[in-house]
Amino acid sequence: MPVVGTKDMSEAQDAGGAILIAGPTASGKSALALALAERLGGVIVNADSMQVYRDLRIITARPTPDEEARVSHRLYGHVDAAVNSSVGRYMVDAAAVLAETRRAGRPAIFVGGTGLYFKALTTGLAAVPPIPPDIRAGVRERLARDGVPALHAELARRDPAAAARLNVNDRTRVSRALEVVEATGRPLAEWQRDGLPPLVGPSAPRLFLAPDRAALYARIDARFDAMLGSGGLEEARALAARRLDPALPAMKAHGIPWLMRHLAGEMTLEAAARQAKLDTRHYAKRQFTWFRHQLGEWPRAAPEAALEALIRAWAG
RNA sequence: GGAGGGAUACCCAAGCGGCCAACGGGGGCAGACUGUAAAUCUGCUGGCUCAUGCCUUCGGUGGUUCGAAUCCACCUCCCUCCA
Repeated sequence: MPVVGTKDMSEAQDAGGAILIAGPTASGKSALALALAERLGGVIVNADSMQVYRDLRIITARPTPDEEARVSHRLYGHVDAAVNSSVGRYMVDAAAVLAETRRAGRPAIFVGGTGLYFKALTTGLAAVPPIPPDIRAGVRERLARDGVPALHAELARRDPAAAARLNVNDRTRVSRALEVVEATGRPLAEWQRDGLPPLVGPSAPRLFLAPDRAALYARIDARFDAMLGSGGLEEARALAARRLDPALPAMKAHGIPWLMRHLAGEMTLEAAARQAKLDTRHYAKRQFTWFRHQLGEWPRAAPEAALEALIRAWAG
């Protein structure tokens, strides 16, 4: 795996630097990024874990072809849904894009809702080497067969610190911690301590779009209906036809599991839509929590004030 | 008009004399979070104090009982079946 990060931090902060726009789903981030990019001659870079998947254009509310034609967009729809992408892969891709935009002397405007990606961008990521496929498969198999508590017990022997930190029922993190010790012989915490440097420096302007929650929920509902009206169901049908492993990240995009159940005749479209909207609202709520506690002091801005705030921050 | 069934906290739903402020699920709120993160996981959810405690709750009103969401009577509303 290529080394992620820049050796020279100052490079991240000068002319070809970065601007970070975060916010909950449906908060209007993309439109804001578009306006900002046009004003500053910037390049828009995706920071959303689901918009990277090619198969999911409508259901993930990716920028439209028209929008992509107006301003250069990077890291959208460049990964096949059959691939299990990750923050690690994202960091590699983002590093490459940043190198380009710096050479070109244009600001890279990162937009998205994935808190973990912003955290990795600004604070760096552990340099854990790729896990050999057979080890990963083995751990997942044991998880399916024996259940999380059994894996947790095993983790307690191999990496007691991680086991103490993680909840017994947290299958994702317990599996991850276990595959890391198994593959590298080192506990996860050690890898995290000696992490890779951040890609984006502390002086990069940043902002968390914070719309009123009730208004946001209403937008989420309306947006999902609009997705259905513009081919969202067909997109789900096409994805279903690929018969991919349901555990793949792309298969968990909001709406996809429910729409697939509807397509399988298990529920009405109305019921599926209701559940999809609910999942999305739950997610938006988690996004507020994440940005409130994990990202430290990011300035918040109401959607109306965001563009001017960023332009000011960029200039000064 | 007759025969049954049902009314439980924001919603669904268990409970069927004390162990019930009342199982469970949903929703809501809060929180965790380093390679699946639109994922995964946790806590709280009648009020007041928030430790022991107290107060108000299980359609309504009475009653039986040391004690009732749980038993009885009447009333109100809903559902099914027969007319």
